[in-house]
Amino acid sequence: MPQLNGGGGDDLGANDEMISFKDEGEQEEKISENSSAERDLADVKSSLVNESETNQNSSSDSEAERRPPPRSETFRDKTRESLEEAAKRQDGGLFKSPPYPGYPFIMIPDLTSPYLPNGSLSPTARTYLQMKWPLLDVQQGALQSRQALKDARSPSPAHIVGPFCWEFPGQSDLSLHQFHLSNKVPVVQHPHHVHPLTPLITYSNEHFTPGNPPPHLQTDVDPKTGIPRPPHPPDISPYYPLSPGAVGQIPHPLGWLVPQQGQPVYPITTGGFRHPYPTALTVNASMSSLLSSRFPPHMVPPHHSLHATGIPHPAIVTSNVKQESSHSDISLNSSKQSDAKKEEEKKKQVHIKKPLNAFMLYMKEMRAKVVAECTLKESAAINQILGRRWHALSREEQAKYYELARKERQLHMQLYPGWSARDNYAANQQGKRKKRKREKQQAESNDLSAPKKCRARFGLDQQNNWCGPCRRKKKCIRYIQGEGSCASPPSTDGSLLDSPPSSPSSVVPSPSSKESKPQTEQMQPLSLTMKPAHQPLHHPHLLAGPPPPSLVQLGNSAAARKTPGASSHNGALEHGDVSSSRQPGSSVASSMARSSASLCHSLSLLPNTSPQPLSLVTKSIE
DNA sequence: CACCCTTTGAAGCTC
DNA sequence: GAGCTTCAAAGGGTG
Repeated sequence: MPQLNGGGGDDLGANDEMISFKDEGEQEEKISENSSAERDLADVKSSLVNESETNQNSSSDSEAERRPPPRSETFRDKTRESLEEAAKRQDGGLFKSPPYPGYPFIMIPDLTSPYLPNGSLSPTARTYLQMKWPLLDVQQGALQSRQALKDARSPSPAHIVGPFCWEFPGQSDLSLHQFHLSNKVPVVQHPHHVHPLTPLITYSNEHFTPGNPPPHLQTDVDPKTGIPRPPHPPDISPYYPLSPGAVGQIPHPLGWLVPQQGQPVYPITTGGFRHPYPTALTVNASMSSLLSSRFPPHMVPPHHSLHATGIPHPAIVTSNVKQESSHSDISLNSSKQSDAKKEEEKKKQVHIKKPLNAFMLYMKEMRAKVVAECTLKESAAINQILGRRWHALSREEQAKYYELARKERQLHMQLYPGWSARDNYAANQQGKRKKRKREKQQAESNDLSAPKKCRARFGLDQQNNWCGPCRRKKKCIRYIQGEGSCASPPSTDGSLLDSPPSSPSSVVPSPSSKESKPQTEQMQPLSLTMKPAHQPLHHPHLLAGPPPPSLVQLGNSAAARKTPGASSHNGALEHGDVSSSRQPGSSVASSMARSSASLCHSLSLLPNTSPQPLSLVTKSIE
């Protein structure tokens, strides 16, 4: 993708995302390494990250140089200019200019005052910032401690330049169109109504009436000092292209994923902001917006129990997650005593969620689209489709999500220096769930044939063949009892199944590719729904690009993944544990069966085939 | 109400 | 360091 070109770094240079945390010198080494013709898929995948990183770094540097000091110019003006500029580049330049040129909001004024010398936020600033968390450039003091260890050169979130219109270039016109249609802030609607940054721009007219800023927009003025406050942190990531009045509306840098889903990547909850009015004040995106836009900063209740960083984050979730913001007003009036108790409870319940990975971000964005296209609601099926689509994504497209994920992690890291994924390990009811899963997986692993469950073997269309537990989405008893019930697949398909990707290295479909895994998995879903003979017909584009899906059949990748040792390397999985990975009849039975989702996906992937409702597709095939 | 399913990726844990 | 495990999102289904 063009935006990736600006970095000047070798797009293939990275071996791993961690590279991003290394210094320049190392990166150069990586670049040299890139010259090596023997780069495996993992490298390819990681290269995506590196690409974006490199670009980011370079962009950050260059941008830092270019970046003008905070100006009094309004955000709206800036964004408008950016939009105009972007519109001018609509011919494609939009995606070619340096660091994510497509981002309308690249320069954001600084919001430095809120920080105290020690790096924490002043009470006032805290209040203000808390409602605008996404805008925070948390790179000071303690916040940097952890990050500094890993990433000496990594740009702060502030430097992050998020993708705005760079996704689905072919659809950029739509985005831009929406751009123009909007009289608000630069609004870039995702082509599918789920543009990544949509949330960032779906401001209401109320908030962005040109030339008629509502009173609450005066939040730009420090309530206490009376000194005009720059609308945005200077280094703020373009992910936070917020206008002064709507900053709070963006709950998260990746908030663009939110709107479509109706909730932020990190649901902003009472716990998230840990404000003293837990009962109802769930500060979700809308709430945040509401408070920030409706009330002057000083009127916004301060949040207590802030994270060590002094900065709240939507990732912090409590049991009250996803409460309606409508309660917030009420909660504001609640007594301090009750609040104190609740606060204590919350402290115990505080749960900082993991940052979303690239795929999760992708899912968030695309789920709605898939649901609409396939008329599916079951998440499991949708996720399968999304998984396939993920693999079908171009390298550049995936790179975008890796980049976002990386930034997400960085931001998360900065916000919660002491947080560890480990903290959430036992979060689920004292490990009950974990234990359960473990047992389950052990049981599966004990079964060498392990593959599948009736659900996977027979597909949704042949549920009559499922065992009872499978019908109840429980553990497959057939599987437990032995392989007899679910015999290994016929050789016919098995041949194909057993065959490794024709030429894994020949085609590098996506950056996410870990070794051969991506390709393998990418194909598996499709193979589920397609007979070999039909593949060409159904997936012409795939033939042109990624390896034919039909060549490899993992059948139930999930099962495969859950089988110890099978998760990491597809090749190993497929060859080493053929019996398990092979789907009996998989091919056919499950294929049809399975998934409507697959079909839907397949069709949706067809260049000239408009997505059809899953049901229709399924019927037609049957 | 808790859990399952399903996906990929990140990170932690174990050996 | 390899391999395994857990969790992140989502929402219908199940007991």
